[in-house]
Amino acid sequence: MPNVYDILKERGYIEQATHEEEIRELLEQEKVTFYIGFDPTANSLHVGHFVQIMVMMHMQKAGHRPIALFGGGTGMIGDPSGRTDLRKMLTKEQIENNVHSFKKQFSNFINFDQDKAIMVNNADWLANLNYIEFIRDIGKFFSVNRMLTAECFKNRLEKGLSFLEFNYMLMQSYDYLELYKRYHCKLQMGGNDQWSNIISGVDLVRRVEKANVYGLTFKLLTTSEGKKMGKTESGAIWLDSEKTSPYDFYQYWRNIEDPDVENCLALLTFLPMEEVKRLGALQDQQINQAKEILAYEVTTLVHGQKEAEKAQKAAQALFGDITEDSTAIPTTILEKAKFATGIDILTLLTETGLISSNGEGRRLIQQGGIYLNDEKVEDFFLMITLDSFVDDKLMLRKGKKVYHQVKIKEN
RNA sequence: GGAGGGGUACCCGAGUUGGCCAAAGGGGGCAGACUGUAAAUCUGCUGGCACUGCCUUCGAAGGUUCGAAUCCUUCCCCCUCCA
Repeated sequence: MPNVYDILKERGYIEQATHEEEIRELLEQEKVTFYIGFDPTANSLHVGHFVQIMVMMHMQKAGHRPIALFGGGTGMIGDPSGRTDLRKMLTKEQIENNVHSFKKQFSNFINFDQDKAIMVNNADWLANLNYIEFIRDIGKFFSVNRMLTAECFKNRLEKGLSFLEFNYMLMQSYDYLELYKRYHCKLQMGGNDQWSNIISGVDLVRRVEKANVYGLTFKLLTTSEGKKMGKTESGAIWLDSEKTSPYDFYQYWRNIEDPDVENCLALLTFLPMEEVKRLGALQDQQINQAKEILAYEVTTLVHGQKEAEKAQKAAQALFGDITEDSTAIPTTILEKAKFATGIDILTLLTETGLISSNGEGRRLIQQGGIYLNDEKVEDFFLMITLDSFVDDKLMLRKGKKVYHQVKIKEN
């Protein structure tokens, strides 16, 4: 069995490591308990988290024990890393809520049975810390001079950094110490933006416990142009099917740029590397095959095979010529009565959420961007009645690829 | 606490001798052309509405004025320097 470190390296996850050789040996020799932290800043995980979850899965497969740490405590502070401004403060209730959602989503990916993996919430030990004790016992190990030179604070020093956020690094370091004590956790992993926080945790454990522990960071999921992936104009790509439908999720990967295909296949699927390389090397139109596979594979991992197939069929139906039932396409169900007298196109578009104002709708129609059952809509005041429906269904399209289906409900 | 500089649309940012300001320019986004459901490029649009007009907006609330993003008052917030 190949060393999991080599696997991670080959697939391109690894960015920096505190001690490359030692970590490799450690993973070779023993069952390692490691942790990755997730701050509950929203009520669902998103694609950015998924890379880290993939690593956890790889690690668990190789027999190691993951700890998923949820930042119920650190979330109260807010990580300034990679931020240019203060995070929006969340209430305690919001955070608890988010932690709850995270836990649910996690169990879809990681096996927590029989202590094969652990979930913890750092609020358990951070929330009731005594300030004086904390700064005496832990704070004394941190040099402000050195912290100020840390990459994660640099741009904040120009823009402003509150003392609250400045403490984040201590909290995360303390987490590592706590997990080392509780579970003998010896490795912390995280996105590369966490490097400063991770090495300061490694330092803290070494100083307090005189123990060698390690840190490892992964590449952030970015496009070939260095932009963060998983974000669209309408927000992040979520793993929760309520927030990002499996169809939209599938389409996101189906539409990524050519140069990103190979990287995404390596990071977000379990396909063997030869296959990844083969698909990534495809040229011109051929590479569309690779994108389909990518979209299918990632959607399967996140939403299950059934949803992935539905999304794929829906996409093929819409973009190919096959007319097929496409239940995965985003759908709005409206009452039959509404169409009895007819409803104008702008109102209908608003109801489906395709447009956010009538002005936007007018603009789209003017520019020829709205289609009704594959026919271009030319008239702002087009009235839609039951005549427009085929089999109680009607297909709206915005631009080239945003489809939305309207179905009728008997009253 | 003192001194100074600011808060403009999704973001950055012009505009402060009061009207020509729904507010330059850029970015982002959306749409069109070209394509491969790609990229690059080019074009149009980008506050709301009953759209040749009206309404709301330039940190908040008041005031001056025929008329205010622009002037005055109070308040809130941010930054820099001093303590």
